[in-house]
Amino acid sequence: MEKRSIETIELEMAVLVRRLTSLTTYKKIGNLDRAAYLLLHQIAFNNGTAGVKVISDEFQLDISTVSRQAAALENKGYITRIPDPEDGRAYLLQITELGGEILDENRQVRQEIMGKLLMNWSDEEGDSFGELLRKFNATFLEED
Amino acid sequence: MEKRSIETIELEMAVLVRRLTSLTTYKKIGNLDRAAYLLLHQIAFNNGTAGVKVISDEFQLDISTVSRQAAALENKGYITRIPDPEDGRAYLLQITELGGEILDENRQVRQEIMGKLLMNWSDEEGDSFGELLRKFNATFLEED
DNA sequence: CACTCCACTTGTATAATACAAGTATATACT
DNA sequence: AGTATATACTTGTATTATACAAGTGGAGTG
Repeated sequence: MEKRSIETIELEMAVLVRRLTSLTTYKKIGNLDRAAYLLLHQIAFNNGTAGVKVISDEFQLDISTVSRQAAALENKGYITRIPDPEDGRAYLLQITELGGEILDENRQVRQEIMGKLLMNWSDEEGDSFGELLRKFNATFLEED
Repeated sequence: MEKRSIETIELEMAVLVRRLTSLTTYKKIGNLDRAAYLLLHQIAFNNGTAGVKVISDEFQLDISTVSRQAAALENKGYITRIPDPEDGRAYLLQITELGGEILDENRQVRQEIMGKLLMNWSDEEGDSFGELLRKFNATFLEED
């Protein structure tokens, strides 16, 4: 990897966080803020098999933060917490039917926004960008 | 742009913000948090020609937020505010020698971290990723 | 010269987060 | 078996980045 690429990526990443944050924080897109959206997505992803701890690890968030976010989602009826049959301390988080609908709805809205931003990109650029982002995110995970 | 690419990009972006935020928020890398780092960079970038307003536009941040961040940088001696000779209401933000050193130092630390993350990437992937990120960030700017 | 507009600062509220303390269960060691 | 330690979770509190609102003083326009 060339030094110049690292320089570019480093700076553009910093800018990107700023921009994405202003796009998604302090504004709910659809009904879900970014944290809630991601959490709901992740719960759907490991459907019914993960508790607060697992998810806080995946997101590198403090467990207390996830606990609160999960409580918020539960209050809205988007998830249910069932006691883990194999561990009396833990809960398993499951998405409800309503939660699934809300997730789909929000996903769609976000994809529309993203689609508009990427309106003029070619198929190859989009494909390549998606794959590189996926790879970058995967890289993060290996690192702790 | 294919639908599948948009789906991937949308989701990976959401994850990316989470990961980058946890990497750079609530933790200073070097001596600067992300907001301060970006602000200092931007002040260096339009050296001496931009005030709080211009920068808040560039970052899509409220002017009050930038005002406070600039005050913090000034307190640390990283920038100076000189009255705009052409507009009695405005200031021009200039990076100090110390500020320049700090910026370089921080940039280096950040690049090292990024370099480690990208350790196993090929030159082509890195180059391509950098360019796509740059393009994506530029796309944002056109949109308001 | 009066009125509106704008750059900036300061006060206040909110939201996402971390850290710390507390509870209840699980696990390990003797 | 009993005790000590570790773990999953919740709740309390502090911090930080942000937005919005109000205020000040200079700019621009009729």
